[in-house]
Amino acid sequence: MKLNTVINAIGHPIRRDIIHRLRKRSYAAGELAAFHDVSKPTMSVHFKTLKDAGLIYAERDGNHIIYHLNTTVAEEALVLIAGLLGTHKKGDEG
Amino acid sequence: MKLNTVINAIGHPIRRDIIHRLRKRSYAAGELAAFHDVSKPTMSVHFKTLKDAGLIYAERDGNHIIYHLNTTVAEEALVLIAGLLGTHKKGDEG
DNA sequence: ACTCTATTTAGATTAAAAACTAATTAGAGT
DNA sequence: ACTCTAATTAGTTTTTAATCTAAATAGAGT
Repeated sequence: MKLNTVINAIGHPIRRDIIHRLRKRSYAAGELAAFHDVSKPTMSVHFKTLKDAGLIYAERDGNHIIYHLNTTVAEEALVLIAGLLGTHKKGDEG
Repeated sequence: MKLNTVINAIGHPIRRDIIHRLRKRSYAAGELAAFHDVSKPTMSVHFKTLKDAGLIYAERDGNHIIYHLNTTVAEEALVLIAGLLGTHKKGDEG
């Protein structure tokens, strides 16, 4: 997990929306694309950015590519970001 | 607090290092610049990025500009990021 | 094998970020 | 008022990101 890549991946509102939706359930690429007012190739690039960051993964189902959230990577990244932005009330380590 | 701006601000390793150091104590601009192998004007732009995101604020002390971490903004941003990346074990709201 | 649908890749354009050097500002102290 | 120091702004270059249209790929179904 490369923190820099993950942070850059969540640095775009469309990609955050994708993550937000995938928290609830998985979606096909086309379904996710339909929520946004950009072209499908543009959405495909957003998927790739999230995939490269490890935040989502793809699975083929017939004609469709189903995207799933990788909760493990999401939580690992959150821990690191919390260490940066959070106020450690207790021992204040590291 | 504009989440997008904050996330983009923490999307650069030098800026994360600045935040990391300011968690411990405040530093003058020149002190922070000395930790990194880029020019002072470049560091100044990083300060501005963090300032515009609300994550740090400046205070003049004679010849020096002292930078402080804005813990309020940092924590507000963290809450939003946790809502995005974190696994809600309980009620799964939002 | 042809065709339809879903998605990605390629190639191009535009916009934004990161870096540098040189010039400017702001205050301190003489 | 001059000068020194600290820091920022201006102007430029290079790199990276976001977007589009057009073309290519992959599998499904006839």
